[in-house]
Amino acid sequence: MFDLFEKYLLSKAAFTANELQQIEAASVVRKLRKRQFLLQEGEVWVYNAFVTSGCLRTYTIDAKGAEHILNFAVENWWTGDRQSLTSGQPSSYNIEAVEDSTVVLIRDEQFKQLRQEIPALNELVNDILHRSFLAAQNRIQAAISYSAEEKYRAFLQQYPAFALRLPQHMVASYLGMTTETLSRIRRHIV
Amino acid sequence: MFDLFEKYLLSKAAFTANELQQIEAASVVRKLRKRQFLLQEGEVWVYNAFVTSGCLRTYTIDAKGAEHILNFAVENWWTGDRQSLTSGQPSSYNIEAVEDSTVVLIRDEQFKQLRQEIPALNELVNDILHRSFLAAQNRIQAAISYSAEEKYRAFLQQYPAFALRLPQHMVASYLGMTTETLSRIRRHIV
DNA sequence: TCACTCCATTGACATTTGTCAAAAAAGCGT
DNA sequence: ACGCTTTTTTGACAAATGTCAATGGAGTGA
Repeated sequence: MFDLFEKYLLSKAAFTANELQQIEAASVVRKLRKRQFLLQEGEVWVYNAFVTSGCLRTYTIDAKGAEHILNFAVENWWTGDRQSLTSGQPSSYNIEAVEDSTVVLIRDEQFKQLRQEIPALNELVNDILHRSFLAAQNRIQAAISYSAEEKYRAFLQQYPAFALRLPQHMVASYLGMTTETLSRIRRHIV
Repeated sequence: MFDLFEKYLLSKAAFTANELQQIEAASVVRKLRKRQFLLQEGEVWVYNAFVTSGCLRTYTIDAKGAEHILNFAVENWWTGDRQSLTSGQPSSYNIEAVEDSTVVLIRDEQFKQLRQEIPALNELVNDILHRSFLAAQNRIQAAISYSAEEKYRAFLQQYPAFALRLPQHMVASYLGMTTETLSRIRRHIV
């Protein structure tokens, strides 16, 4: 499974064989079965995680026990809890496999080291961060200005593949509405 | 006004006198009166902007003509439209002074150059980006899981000074609710 | 294939939030 | 200080969304 990560890296920058080997040496491949946790609330997250196959979701559980999905990560996406990673504090998120999945894990101490030694990796990570910020910004805009129906339409447009792949109640949770509301919206949309 | 920017920079990293001079050479100070625009929808944003005094807001206008505030930037914060900056596409945001304000502007071509020549500046920017991402993430969580009242409470807790400084209808807009709703919430909160 | 869990849909109803209109209060420029 | 604009509050009502409960269907593991 490391080869998929390698392929991804090479698609982003011209890493040398030596650099790739360094990265591989720091990597651990972890397989997760559907519903298995990569991180549970209360644990400290100390990795950088790249998804090579499958799909994971990051969610919180509120006071009433309801789940709220903060994001999904499918193959070729990164996941994790950067808040916990950088603060060293226990995470308030759960990261769970939505499908059987495979992730490449690199402990952050080693990852920092790699970023220093491999400028291209550092740039790649900063670029991801930049894109993540823009995506988050767009999602905030949708959240504060769109109706439930508009949110769903925008979601379909931006991530058409997700709608096919994910159970609808998860999409609803991601969009900040109930599964019943989403179901009703879909009725008169389609 | 450049001295305030310099002070900020020095509080973040040990820039040399020479580096600060390079940065100053690329900087333009711009004063804005209340309600004056720093950026209007349709323009391409090509700067990096640091607020040395005052307060600005970034907002969109929806199909019905309603404004939605994406964020505020007060003294010692950065602002701008990174989406437009990196894509070169016209911005869909408006950035406007909420109070009389002063900003330091650096054109992005020069800023990129500075980032390359001054590693500490590059790290600073990446760190800002990282923090911005975390803040955005938290705001998304609030948006998808909190009621209007909970959103306001969280806002008060996170940015107590903003509540005193900003008109309430702007806070409401930032939180994704109407000014009437916020007014009613405040009635039984206080 | 069977039993079982998970998922999507629907209806009735409750609650939250928005809309519109008006008035009072506060802030601002001259 | 005055007049004007902006902001906040309030009420009555409308619309959107959530809650609860029930049902049927789809998916899944043994």
